[in-house]
Amino acid sequence: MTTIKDVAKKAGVSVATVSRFLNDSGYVSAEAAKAVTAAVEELKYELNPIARSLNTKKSNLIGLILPDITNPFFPELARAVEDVALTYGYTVVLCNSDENPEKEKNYIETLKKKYIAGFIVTSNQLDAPHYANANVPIVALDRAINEKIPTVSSNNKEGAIMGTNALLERGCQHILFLRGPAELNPANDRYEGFMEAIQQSNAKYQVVTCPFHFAESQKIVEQVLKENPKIDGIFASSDVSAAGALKAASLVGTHVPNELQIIGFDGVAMGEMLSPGLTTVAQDVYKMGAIATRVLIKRIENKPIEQNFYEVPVKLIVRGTTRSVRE
Amino acid sequence: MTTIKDVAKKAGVSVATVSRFLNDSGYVSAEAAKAVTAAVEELKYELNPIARSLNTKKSNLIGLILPDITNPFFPELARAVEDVALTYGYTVVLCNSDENPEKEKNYIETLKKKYIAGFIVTSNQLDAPHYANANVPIVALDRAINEKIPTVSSNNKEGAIMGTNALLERGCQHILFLRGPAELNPANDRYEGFMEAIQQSNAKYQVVTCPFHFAESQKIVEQVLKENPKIDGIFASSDVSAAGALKAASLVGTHVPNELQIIGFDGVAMGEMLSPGLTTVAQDVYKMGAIATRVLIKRIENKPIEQNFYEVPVKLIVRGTTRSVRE
DNA sequence: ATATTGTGTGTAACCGGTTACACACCGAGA
DNA sequence: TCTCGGTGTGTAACCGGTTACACACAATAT
Repeated sequence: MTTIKDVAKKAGVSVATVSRFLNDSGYVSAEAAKAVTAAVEELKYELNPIARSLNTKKSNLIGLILPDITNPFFPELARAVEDVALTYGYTVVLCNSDENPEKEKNYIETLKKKYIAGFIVTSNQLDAPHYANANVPIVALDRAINEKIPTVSSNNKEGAIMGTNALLERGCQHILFLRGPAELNPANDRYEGFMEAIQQSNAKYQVVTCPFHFAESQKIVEQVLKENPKIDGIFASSDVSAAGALKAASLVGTHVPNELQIIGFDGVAMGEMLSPGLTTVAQDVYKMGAIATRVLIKRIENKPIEQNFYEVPVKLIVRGTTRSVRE
Repeated sequence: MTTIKDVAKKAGVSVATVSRFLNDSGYVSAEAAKAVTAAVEELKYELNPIARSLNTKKSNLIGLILPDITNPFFPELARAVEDVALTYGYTVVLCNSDENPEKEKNYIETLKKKYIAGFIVTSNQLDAPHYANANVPIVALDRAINEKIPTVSSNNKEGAIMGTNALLERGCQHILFLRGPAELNPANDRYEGFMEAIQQSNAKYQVVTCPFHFAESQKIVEQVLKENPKIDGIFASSDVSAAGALKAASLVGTHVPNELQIIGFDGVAMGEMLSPGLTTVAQDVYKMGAIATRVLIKRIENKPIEQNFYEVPVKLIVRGTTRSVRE
């Protein structure tokens, strides 16, 4: 392995000069620069990032903390984060927190010892002290907000209004809203959006809380559908729940979309594969991840960031679980 | 930040003794051990892994190289790897290679500079020089085998035989096999298994190559189904293709499972959400990831490994795309 | 009594960089 | 001519650990 000393020797200068040149810090004469460039080239010198980190107390590692990569929402996010990180020369460390504050804390401590550059966090615990006191750049994704921590999320409320109106426009008279867990900020925003839109109509509605879990959702919806056959529209707070609802409908024997229309929320790939294809309010997850990463890197590199709160627009994707709009 | 020097001072010994005690290397007297333990405790000393790495040229980073975390097969794998890594004190770096040898090479070089401990790789390029010459522990997952590199994969051939027989036992007379890309080892093994099983029957069959991609598969199957309405069974080399086939059947108006039975391969969560639920030959992806990680860590820590090739059994999960077995 | 081996410990070099500081040089302004 | 600020450079300390080596001592073997 060739070191900075070898380069210095070959270039006929001191290691300080080499380091200054490499880091573009301090003065370096044109000749010295040339000599060093040549030496680096010839020796195929590559800087040792560990040695550098030991000094600077900085690395180019980014920690991605999310509840569970297995949740279909996160792979695309992770992909975006990794893609952007890579183009800026950063490396991504994957952390599955299971929403467990202890685990989160642990990841943070462990990685801080490695002089991690920053974190992208999807968590409900953002106000927890281990984040507030982390003393390392953080960007929050999708979830709760702390004024000091830049956040990027979807326009959840807007999306919920959009989805609700889509059902309304398609003639639904009695809508079942599958509300997500109350601890989740996005779920609350979606709920708000639904309420706002539904109350401006004169349709009937009904709200049921429902975890973002397929089998659970299916069971719950099956039950509700049996008890209340008048329901002709379901707006689910997540695609997974919507998939459960769709399955429940097929088990109960209700035809989708003729007797019952369903709209999900998220826009995960699975929606396309269902029969009929799932109409959904799609988040631009990739974009969210990409923005979050860019913002984080700006913070890491002490560049100014334009805003502290980024809201990524959502989009209605119409597929087979809804009918065409009545004129 | 408290350093080993602080601890040495407080314990009244030299840094060498502290280091020896911490690493359980060399001799340390009982008294010295006690004094150091107390000092560590009191000062809340935590070893700096970067400083250590600089010396030992080892870190506790594990690189997970996979084509694309977005592919539904990989999140569970990643989860398993991370879970096991965590319990052994390792940290996982996520690398999306897009099957691009240049990218793979790049990841390897970048991470080797960080003294990465080892890699878990899912790739078709395992014989490529950047792996052979990587000079760092590697475990291959799911894909190609190089005698020197420990590999864990599913029992693909066995699984294919199982799936084929499942269709046969359920009365299929004309089976369409959706063969995966020829570059993929597992796809070839599955093909072999199918051929072996089908040729021992007197059922008719037909093989079509089909990428592991939903929309493509759907289009291909739709075409084939129209040309050949006698097909009464489809065995897909992946769940995604199977989902495409299921959708194609519904578009063509063929009833599943009455007129056409479908079996997939993989066992991804999405299969359950389809209507009808997808019968599939399920891989134990989590187990594969877990085994691979344990094997890698053994290699990293120079412990003996029992075998060089681990085959994880697959399992038939029967859901709604197949009928019950005729007596 | 002497050689040998096993324990136990500290000093200092080293891993491969960064950077504070001292110093030298040069041209411009007083 | 003297002073001063901007350039350019090298020496050496430092980041926080690991470890080769030298040395000391006690217990056993010869």
